[in-house]
Amino acid sequence: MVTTVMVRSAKVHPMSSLGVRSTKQRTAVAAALAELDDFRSTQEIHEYLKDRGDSVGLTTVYRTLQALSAAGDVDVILREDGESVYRVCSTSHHHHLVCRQCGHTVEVEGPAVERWADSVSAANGFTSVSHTLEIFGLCSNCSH
Amino acid sequence: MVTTVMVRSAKVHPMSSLGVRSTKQRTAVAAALAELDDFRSTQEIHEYLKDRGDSVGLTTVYRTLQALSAAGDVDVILREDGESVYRVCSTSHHHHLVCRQCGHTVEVEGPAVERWADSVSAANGFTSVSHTLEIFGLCSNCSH
DNA sequence: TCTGAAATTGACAGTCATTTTCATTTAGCC
DNA sequence: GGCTAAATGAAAATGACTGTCAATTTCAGA
Repeated sequence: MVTTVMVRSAKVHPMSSLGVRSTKQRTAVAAALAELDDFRSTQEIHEYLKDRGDSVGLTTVYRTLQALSAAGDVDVILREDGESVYRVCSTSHHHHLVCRQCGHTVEVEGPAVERWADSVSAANGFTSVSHTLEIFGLCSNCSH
Repeated sequence: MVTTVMVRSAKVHPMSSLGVRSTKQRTAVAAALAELDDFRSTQEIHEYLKDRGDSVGLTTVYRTLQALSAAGDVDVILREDGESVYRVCSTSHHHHLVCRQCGHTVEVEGPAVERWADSVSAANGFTSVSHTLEIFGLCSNCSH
């Protein structure tokens, strides 16, 4: 699943031919994400591509991953050490159960949590809210 | 992302004479935290102390804040930009509603969320879990 | 009160993820 | 083929945080 060749904003202004171009670098990053099934850092993806032969500049990997996450095509989370890690995910809103050891990830949903977050925010007069909810632990394999 | 740390104040090891000493720098940092009621970065606290006259080395502020959070005396969260911010909090487990603009913070509790996180983890065979749940938004003042 | 070992401090250099700069290459439209 | 905005990437810059280590301070015991 997941193809993602980075088609962002739908209709653009008629006059300005602002367009997101399709390049081999972007294709390579998207492919890497599709192959790597767990959360990976920019550096790891860059390394992966290099080892694979499809070398892409580190700067470009950074930019591409940010664009992909901004477009909602991949999920980003801040690891406990503060580093950003990316992963292709289902489109619906969800959270993650991430193994601290091997990075294995399980997508989880919690409609009740979303509702709770919304109501708590509203009750306190907060607007433009977003929330982060990730669970870190050791998966069954890494537990022992 | 780092949630509320759960380590309690350490009982000093009986045999070793390891002791945490009381210094004016630590007192100053603790005082600053008590005065600044919202989440602040290490740099901000360092700056605050300097302006106040109780200048403390930046390195020391870093170390002290980390020690305090490791001891469970203050809460740490990773801001959306990845920077760690600290704040004195109630001792019970809770989460935060943080204003992206001014940093104003409201502590919130969600027993149901805790239970949900635990059951989801268990259902997937995860152990040693910890979770992060923070809500960022604009408080009523900053909304307009 | 004095003393010395261990704890602490802080200036400074180092690390490392991420960003900026900018000159050089492309993709995609004519 | 030619053109131009978009994209790339090497190198330098940024910024948070950590490591080093000589100098300073705390505090338990004499």
